[in-house]
Amino acid sequence: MDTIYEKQAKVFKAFCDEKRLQILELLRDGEKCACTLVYELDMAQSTLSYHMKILCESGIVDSRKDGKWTHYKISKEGSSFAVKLLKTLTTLNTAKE
Amino acid sequence: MDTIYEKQAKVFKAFCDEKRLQILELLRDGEKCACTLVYELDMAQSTLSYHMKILCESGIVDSRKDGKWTHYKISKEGSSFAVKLLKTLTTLNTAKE
DNA sequence: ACCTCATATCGAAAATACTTGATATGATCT
DNA sequence: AGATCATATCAAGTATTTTCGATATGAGGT
Repeated sequence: MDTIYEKQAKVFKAFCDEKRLQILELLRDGEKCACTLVYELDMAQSTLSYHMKILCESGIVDSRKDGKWTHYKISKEGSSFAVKLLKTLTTLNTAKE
Repeated sequence: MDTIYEKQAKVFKAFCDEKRLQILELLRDGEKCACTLVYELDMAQSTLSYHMKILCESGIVDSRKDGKWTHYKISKEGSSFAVKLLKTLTTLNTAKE
């Protein structure tokens, strides 16, 4: 069972690892296939798969299956949710809108 | 030596741990002394100190010494920098402003 | 100078996260 | 059906992070 804190932490785990930041940088060019990512990054295929799972669970990345391939892209909704959450977490309770 | 990715990750480490999210929640009520935080949270004094260091290094929290006491508060500049960075990391390169 | 209080740092143990080769799954092709 | 390719999952090792008691530092108070 996840606490509210664990759920919030999950969102930002996407940005807390060097490899995942590298992956996000590549995805800023647009949707990419896992095979492209594993080729462009210096990591084992199973390692990429591990990081992609974390990125998808954070909501920051969306995946799409197409036959043998899995395509990944940055999620607009997930990203704007993260921005909203980050603002909430750092806004004083007394502050009026 | 920190890579650019490590520097970016440092910012979001603030939000990746349950205890730090609890601390931030308390700080949303305004500036608080370390002794207040350690009293309100269920953790050893050395553990709080460890997390406060990470929060300060992320730029999200500012500290202020006052005699024996250390006061912590959420940093407006640090927070808005984090929001800006988060937006950058999730914005497609092709997207126009 | 000595004592106490608040906080930071150290060191070692415990808990988590990351990495990778091996294996499983599931799609496509012959 | 059998072979191959892309990806996911597993299991075990390695690395990093978190925790906490003990100790150090440094500000006040007596």
